[in-house]
Amino acid sequence: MGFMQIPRKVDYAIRAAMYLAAQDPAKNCSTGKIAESQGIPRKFLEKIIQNLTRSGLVKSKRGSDGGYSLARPTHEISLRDIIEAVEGPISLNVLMDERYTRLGVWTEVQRKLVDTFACTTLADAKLTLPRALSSASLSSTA
Amino acid sequence: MGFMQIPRKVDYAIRAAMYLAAQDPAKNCSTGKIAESQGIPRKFLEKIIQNLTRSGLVKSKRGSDGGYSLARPTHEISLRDIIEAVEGPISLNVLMDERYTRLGVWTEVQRKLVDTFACTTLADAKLTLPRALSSASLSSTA
DNA sequence: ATATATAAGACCCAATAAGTCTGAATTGGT
DNA sequence: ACCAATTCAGACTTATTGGGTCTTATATAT
Repeated sequence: MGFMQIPRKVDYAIRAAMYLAAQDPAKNCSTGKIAESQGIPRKFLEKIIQNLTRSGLVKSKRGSDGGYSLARPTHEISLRDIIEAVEGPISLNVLMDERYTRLGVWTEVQRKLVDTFACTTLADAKLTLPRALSSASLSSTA
Repeated sequence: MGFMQIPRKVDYAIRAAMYLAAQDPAKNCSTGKIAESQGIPRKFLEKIIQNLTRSGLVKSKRGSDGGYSLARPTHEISLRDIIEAVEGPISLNVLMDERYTRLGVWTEVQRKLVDTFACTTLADAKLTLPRALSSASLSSTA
């Protein structure tokens, strides 16, 4: 069961980014806040979000009142950016063995995939961030 | 490393199907033959190909001179059929938890994926089956 | 009968995904 | 100067699953 399952990592990364996108860009959000809001294991999120900062998608600030914020306007951050930040280049190759040439379909599908992800940014309306589980909604800014 | 890796299972299944597509439809091919030709572990292929028969994509015949053959003309067997036969419904949902609604993008991407696979049949030219590794080519029929 | 197939299911193993722990280094507030 | 809140870094652990084997039963052509 589960052809082409999306790794949690990817899902978490996108949720985190979307959370940030919904905040005041000037504000620093801690992993604690984000994790709680989205129901993501905190320490794990820490790791994941580091990938985003290393790739220059989000800015980080240390110390008290530190946290994360988007490094660019929402329409300039695509899902592709995020995915590749945490998973490396998108490539659904069946490597198996160099002796096998890859089937044409795979590359075609891959192209479509990458296209779709590249064309979808954090600003896109279809990206609706569901609030997590039980607890009350306490997002500060709009 | 490895976002959206194609499971070997799927690759094997497609190769096997393509192999059958290249044979005389009346002929029964044993897992041994197919496996050898495509460099697939035999017992594993057995399992995989069973999924294809259960889904009615290939016919099986037991006993001496038994084996497998396509149950339908090549243009009536899509990659989607094959993939879903071995992996279940194509859905890149992040289930995680029912409490999370799925992101719009995922469903969009998924639609494109399924479309592509559904539109590609074994008869399609872009599906060229590379012969396996070392040994000589001994495919009987054209 | 016997050799050759498929059918079915329990089982194993190694790789990877998912997540934790510990201990730094930074920074703002007092 | 100190403390609390944070990111940063990397080793470490655990759970899941992909990939594959083993065994035994069943069918069938010769």
